[in-house]
Amino acid sequence: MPEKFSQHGFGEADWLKSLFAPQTERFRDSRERTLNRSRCPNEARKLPLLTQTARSLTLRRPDTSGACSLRLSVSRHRHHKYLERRDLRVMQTNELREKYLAFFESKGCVRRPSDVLIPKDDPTVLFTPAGMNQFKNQFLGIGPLEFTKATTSQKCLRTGDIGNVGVTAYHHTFFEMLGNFSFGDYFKREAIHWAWEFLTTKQWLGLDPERLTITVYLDDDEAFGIWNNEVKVPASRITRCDESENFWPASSPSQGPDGVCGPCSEIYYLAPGATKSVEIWNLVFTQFNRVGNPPNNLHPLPKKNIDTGMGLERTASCLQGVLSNFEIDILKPMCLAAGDSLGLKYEYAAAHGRACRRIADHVRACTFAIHEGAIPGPDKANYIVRLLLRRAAMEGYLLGRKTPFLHGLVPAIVEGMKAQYPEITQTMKSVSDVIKAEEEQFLDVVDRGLPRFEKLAQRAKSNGVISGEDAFDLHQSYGFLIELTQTLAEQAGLSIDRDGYEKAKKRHELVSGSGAFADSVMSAGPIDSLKQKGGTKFLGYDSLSSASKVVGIISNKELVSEFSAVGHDAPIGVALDQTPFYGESGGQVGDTGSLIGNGVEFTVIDTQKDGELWIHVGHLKKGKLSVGQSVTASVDADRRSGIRRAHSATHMLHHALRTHLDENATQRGSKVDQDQMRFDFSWPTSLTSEQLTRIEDTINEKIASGSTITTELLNIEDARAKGAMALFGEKYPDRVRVVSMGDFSIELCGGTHLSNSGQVGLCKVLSDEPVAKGIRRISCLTGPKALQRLRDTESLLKEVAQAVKVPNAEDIVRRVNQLQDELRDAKKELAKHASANIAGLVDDLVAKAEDINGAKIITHLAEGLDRDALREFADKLRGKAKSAAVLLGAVVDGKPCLLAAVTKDLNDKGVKAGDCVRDAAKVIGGGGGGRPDLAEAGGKDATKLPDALTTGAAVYRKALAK
RNA sequence: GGGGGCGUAGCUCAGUUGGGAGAGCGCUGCGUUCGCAAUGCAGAGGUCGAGGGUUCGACUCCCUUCGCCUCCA
Repeated sequence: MPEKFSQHGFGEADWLKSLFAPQTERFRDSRERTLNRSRCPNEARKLPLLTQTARSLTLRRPDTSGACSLRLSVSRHRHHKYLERRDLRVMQTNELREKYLAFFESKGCVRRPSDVLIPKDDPTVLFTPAGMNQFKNQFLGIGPLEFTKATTSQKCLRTGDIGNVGVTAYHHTFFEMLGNFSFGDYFKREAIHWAWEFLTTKQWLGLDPERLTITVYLDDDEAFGIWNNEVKVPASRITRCDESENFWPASSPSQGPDGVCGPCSEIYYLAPGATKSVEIWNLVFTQFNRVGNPPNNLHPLPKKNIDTGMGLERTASCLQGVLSNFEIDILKPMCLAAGDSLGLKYEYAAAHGRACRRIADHVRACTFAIHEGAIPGPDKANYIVRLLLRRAAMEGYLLGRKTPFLHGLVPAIVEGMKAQYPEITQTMKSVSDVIKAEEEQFLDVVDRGLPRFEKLAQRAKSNGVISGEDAFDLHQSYGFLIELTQTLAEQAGLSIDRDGYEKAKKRHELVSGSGAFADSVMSAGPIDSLKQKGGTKFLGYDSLSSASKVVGIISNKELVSEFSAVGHDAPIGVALDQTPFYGESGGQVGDTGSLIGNGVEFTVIDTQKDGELWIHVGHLKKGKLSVGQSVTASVDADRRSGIRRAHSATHMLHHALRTHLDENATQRGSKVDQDQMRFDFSWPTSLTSEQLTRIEDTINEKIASGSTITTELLNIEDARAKGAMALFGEKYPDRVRVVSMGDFSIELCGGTHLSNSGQVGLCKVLSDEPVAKGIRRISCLTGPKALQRLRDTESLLKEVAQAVKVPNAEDIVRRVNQLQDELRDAKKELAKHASANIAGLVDDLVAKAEDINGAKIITHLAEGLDRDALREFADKLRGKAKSAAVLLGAVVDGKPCLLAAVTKDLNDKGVKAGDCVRDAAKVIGGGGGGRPDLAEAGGKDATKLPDALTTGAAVYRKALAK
C-alpha cells in the first residue's frame, strides 16, 4: 500500500484490500485498454464517480465526508494487465469554501452569511450578481459600519452568458463566489499578499506558484510593484492590461458610469494538463470616484475599498484536477442525475453531455430561486426562473423525453448543496412541485404549438425553408425556442432561415422595450444622505407615543429643511430620531397617527421603512414643520390593536396549517392589516371545506386557550436552534425577535403582537384561493371585523328570505329553485303561444298574397314580435308558399324593424331580399341589408312602416317582372 | 414596463368585407342488450371575458379594460 494512506490518517489499507481482494484475479486477466466502472468490484461500483479517463477512475469514499477519494488506474507499462491502487488527496468543494472563510477570518475579516439570491431591497438587480452586492451601503459609506473587513461565500445568479452554460468549462447561471472585502480598512498590499498566501501555502490550497500568473491595470505601478518586489512574482509572469480587462466597472474611466471604481488585478492558474490558464481570482481596488469624462475625471477616494471575487466552482475544478467545473465533486453527481433521469449515462464528452450539464445547472439555479419564493411567471425574477426551466425542459424534450423529469432532480441538487445551505431541505417538496407544474405547462404549450408548426411546415413545403418570421412567431406565441423548431424542422426535412429569425428577434427586442431598469449600480439617493446620519430608534414595541425630533423632511423626492404648504396634494415624508410608529415590513402594514407639537399638526397615513430609517408619510394640516423641531408622535391605538390581533392570529393560522396539512405548507408571504390578514403558503391543491373548517376550529381553540404570547430578542443561531420558523428568502439581522405562543408556535417575527392569544376574540376564515402555481392564499378576519362579517351574512340572508318571500333562511334554496323552474316554464309557454299565433296567420297570408307567375309576394305588419320571432314567421311563410318573396315589419323596442326573406328559386331569378329591404328602409329613415335569401333593416319612424311595406312590395314586383 | 397570440356550451374548438350561435366529446332521459361496450332517438346547457363606440343591426369593425398563454427587458 502506498505510504500516503497512513500519512493522511486514513488507515484504510484494510478497507481497500477487502474491497478488491476477491476480484484481484479479474483485474489481472483484463485485456481491456479502457478502465470502466463495470470492471470494479460491486462495492466500488456503487461509489460516486468523480472523474474517469481511459486509464483511470476516481471514486469518492462514502464514509469520509468527501474528504478523500480513490484512484484506480491501469498501468500502461505492464501491458494493461496490472491494476494499481492509490488514494488521491483532492480538496472537496465544501472544504475549499470553509478554508477560504477560515483563512480570511484569521486575517480579521468578519465571516458573514451569504445574502439572499433575490434581494428585495435592491431595485437595480433581479438576482445577486456578485459577493459585493450585499455590501453596497458599506462601500458607499451609508449607515454605521459594524465591521470594516468581511468575508463571504455568496450564492449568485447571472444569465448574461446563458448560451455558454454546459458548452464551456466554466459558465454557470447559479454559482458561488468567495470574497473578501475591506471598507476603508486594508488595501492593495494586504489583499495581494493574502491572496498569494492562501493560494500557495501548503496549509491552505498549496497550489504550485509556478502555475500562477498575474494581470494588473496598465498604470497600476503600485500593484505591479507589490506583486513583483514583495511577492516575488517574476515580471515575465505579470501582464499589464487595459481598462476593458483590468478595471471595474469595465472601461469605466473612459465610458462611465460615474461613481466608485478602480483598477483590478487578476490571478490565473494553469491546471496540469490544461492548455490555457483560467482566471480564478479578481482583486478589485476601488480607489476612485469617477466624475465626468476624461481627462482628470478620476478622483481618489478618501477611504479606499477592497472587493475580491474567487469563483468557488472554478477553483474547486483546479484543485480537483478536473478540466470543467461540471466535473467537481458537488456538480458531477447532479449531471449524472440529469443523465439518469433521461435514461442516459452521463459522460463529459458524450453527445448529450452538454444537455445534462445545462439541465443540472438550470435546475440548481431554480431550486434556490424557488426556495426563496420565486415562481415561474411572466416577469422579472419569476420570468428568469421560467426561462431557465423551459430551456432545461427543452433539452430533455429534444432528447426524447416527453414527460416531466426536471422536478426529479431536486433531491440530487439538495444533496449536493445542503452542507452549506441546509434550509433547502425544508422546501424540497414544494420546490419540486412548482418545477413539475411548470414542466407540465411547458409540455402543454408545446402540444398546443405543434399544430401551428405543422401549418407552417406545410406552407414551407414548396421551397423547403421555414421563414425566419414564422420561426420567430412560433417562439413568441408558443415559446418554441429556436433549437426546438430547428429539430422539428429537420425531422420534417425542412430547414430554417436563421438569419431571418435573428432579424425578427432583433426587431422584437427593439420594440419590446429598453431601459426598464434603474442602472446606477453604485450611487446614492436623497434618503441615503439621511441614513448616513444614522437610523431611527423604534419604540413601538412598548409604547404608542413618544417625544421625537424631526431629523429630515422629504418632499417631491428631495430633502428640505422645512415645509409649510398646508393642504398639499402629494404626501411628504418625515424622518424622526425615534418613533413608536411601526414601519411596513414582514407583511405588517405601517402605522397611522399624528405628529403634533408647537402649533404643528401632521397626519401620518402610512409608515415606511428604508433600511434603518423610518419615514412617516402623510399630510401637514397646520403650522410649519422644520428639521430639528420637537413633536409628539402618537400612533392610532385602535388601529394598532386590530393589527396586533390580526398578526397574532396569523401565527395561529400558520400553526393550524402545519397541523392539518403538513410541514410542506411553508409560509411564502403575508399581509397583516387592521383585523384582517391574508397568508400565502406552498400547497399544490385547493383545500376542502372540511380542511378549512378544521383550520378555523384550531385557530379559535388556540384563541380560547388564552395562551401567553412572549417576545424575546435572540441571536439568529440561537433562534434557529430553538426551532423558530423563518421566512425563506428573507434577510434577517444578527439579533432577531422571536415570538412564542403557548407551546404551539415559535416564529422569527419583527411585528407587533398581543400578550395573550385570547385577545384575538374571534377569527373567521373567509377564503382559500390560488395566487400562483403551488401557492395558495387564505384570508381571515379577526376581532370586531370577524363579528361584523357574521352579522352582515346573517342580515343578508334575512333580506334574501324576505325578497323571495319565505319565512326562514333555510327555505331560500328551495324557493329559488322553484322560481327558476316557474320562469323557465313561463318562457316556454310564451314562445309556444307566439308560434301558434304565427301559424294561424301563415295560411291566411299565403292565401291572400299577390301572385305573380306562381310566386307569392307577402307583406305583413306584425305586432308584438321581436326579431327572432319575425325570422321564424318568415321561415314559416317561405315553407308554406314554396315560392315567395316576404317582407315583414314590426315595432321592436319602439323602433321600426323590417325583415325580408326570399325563397331559393326566386333568388335564382334575381329577386334579392337585400334589395327589397334597402329601399324599404329608406322610407322609415334607416338602412339595412343582408344576404339574398334573408335581410334585415331598422329605422326611426315607426308610423311609416305601412308605406315601407308598400315600397318593398313594389321592389319585389319589379324584380319578378323581369 | 413593452411586443405577439388567445378569451364562443362542462371540455376541445369552428364561425369567410357585420345580417338566423355551431361541431365533436361529455352530461340527462328514453330505446335496442341479461349486463357492459356499442348504438339510435330526444333533451338540457351560452350575458360569444367585461364596458363603451360606429351601425337600422356587432361573436364579427374601432376604443378601453380584465384574465390567460408567450416573448423581450
